[in-house]
Amino acid sequence: MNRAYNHTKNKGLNPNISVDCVIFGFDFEKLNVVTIRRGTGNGSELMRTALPGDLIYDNENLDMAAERVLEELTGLKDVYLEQVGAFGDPNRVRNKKDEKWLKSIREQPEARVVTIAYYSLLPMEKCQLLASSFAKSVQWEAVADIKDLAFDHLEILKTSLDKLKNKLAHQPVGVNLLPEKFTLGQLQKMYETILDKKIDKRNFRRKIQKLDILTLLDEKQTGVPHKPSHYVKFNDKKYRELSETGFDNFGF
Amino acid sequence: MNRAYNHTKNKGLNPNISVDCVIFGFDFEKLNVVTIRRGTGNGSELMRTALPGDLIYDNENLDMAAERVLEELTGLKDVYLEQVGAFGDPNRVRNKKDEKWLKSIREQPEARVVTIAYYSLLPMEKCQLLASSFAKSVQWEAVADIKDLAFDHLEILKTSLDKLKNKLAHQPVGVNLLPEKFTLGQLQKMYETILDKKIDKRNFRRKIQKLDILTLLDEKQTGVPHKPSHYVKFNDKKYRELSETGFDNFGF
DNA sequence: TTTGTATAGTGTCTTTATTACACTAAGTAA
DNA sequence: TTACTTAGTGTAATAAAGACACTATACAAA
Repeated sequence: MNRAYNHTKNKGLNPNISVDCVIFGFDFEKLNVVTIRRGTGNGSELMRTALPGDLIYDNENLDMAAERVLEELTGLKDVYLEQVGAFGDPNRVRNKKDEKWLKSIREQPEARVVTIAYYSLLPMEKCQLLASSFAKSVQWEAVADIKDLAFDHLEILKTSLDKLKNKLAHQPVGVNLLPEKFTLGQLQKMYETILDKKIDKRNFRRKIQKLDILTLLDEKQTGVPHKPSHYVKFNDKKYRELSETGFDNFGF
Repeated sequence: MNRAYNHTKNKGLNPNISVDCVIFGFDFEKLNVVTIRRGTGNGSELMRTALPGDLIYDNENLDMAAERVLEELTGLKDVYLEQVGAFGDPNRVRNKKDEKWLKSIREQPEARVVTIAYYSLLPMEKCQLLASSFAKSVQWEAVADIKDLAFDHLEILKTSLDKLKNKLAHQPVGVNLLPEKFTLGQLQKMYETILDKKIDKRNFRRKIQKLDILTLLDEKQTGVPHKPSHYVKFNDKKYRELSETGFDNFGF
């Protein structure tokens, strides 16, 4: 049975497709995520906190759309980026405020939206958040403090965090959250924060050092009120070698 | 900066959204996948092999769309289903044959398509493949034999297989590919086939039995030209208990 | 200048998991 | 009766994970 797109089952409007970005950053204390505030007016009753995102352009693929949003917001290119998946419940616009806001910016507010979610990991200190075409205000917010977001963005955040935890437990992707030079203590804190569990210091060091992806630098911390730690840096080359074999025997 | 959807960057056509399903089945010998043949005429030069899929309806969420395709094709509901991700390269229609075929069925053949891929695991023997609105012919094909598929479906298949391997290595989802009663030998063969490696029989049994998700049945195989094996069945309740703790110490 | 405090840095022992390995049992087919 | 095929079972060696405590060194405060 040959058939054309069955418009009796649809409103005659094709859906919109957007990307939303969960941008993670680590400040050596807690995990943060970039949120934006947007709304129809300046009254705070119409403002909503959301994840940054945008509709995709015709001529770009999905990854490119995410990279574009990311660069416009942070000024950074070539950051660690991972697709989380597609979210497209037709009832995702449940909140009245979301509805109102949507009407103000979309030509076809009644068309459904499917969004492709990405998460990215970047070093916060490299990153200057910029207000952009899709966001009046942009800020870092502690993931632990976020209780509500527009649309289904809270679900997207939770799913992204789960994926990140799972990835981090099997591959050392967390180095993307740290500056070029960092200490083993900072690295461990990052693992503990994201995986939400204490790790024994000596066992942690043994495991990381066996991976052999860190280079010890001569330089030490300064200005800390305790014994200064040596800095280490991440060794890209070794990491890529390991990537090929899939980190078979690594995990926290 | 408030803004409406910027149509200067687009053709004025919203994209189409489809789901594509990678339906895996295991015949105790090899891993198979459901493919469909479709095309503009009966001439084989215009026929293309593809993954089954369909455009989504306005009133269904993405999972529902995948379930609908799956049921229409196999007659089965409530099968194991996992989202793989979104694929949406604007150049995914590279092949001339794909282009021609698209023109014949879409009202807006020039609109881009983003597809959400799913994979599902089901027991082949429960499944009667049915020709459907989206497929003139439907058949099982050995995954290992598939060298070419329409659009970006080969990439989707590869990604799905990778995800399946990864999942299977950490959670015993493979039981969804087997009949209700099966032998440990069949279970092992399934692991070996999908993970593409030999596993030691005794070590395999030890590991599986420690999971404690299988119930030994009194019934034995009949008609086999060797010592008959006891059948076992999968224990759903124990599996769900384990799922909560995340199969921390399980892996092949 | 002494004391307090905070993190750095290091080794061993125990427990648990992984790997490697070989024979007998019980069916069918020839 | 024999050949063939898969079922079913245990142990020893090696590797990984987990638990655990002290000294070193910087700064801050008294």
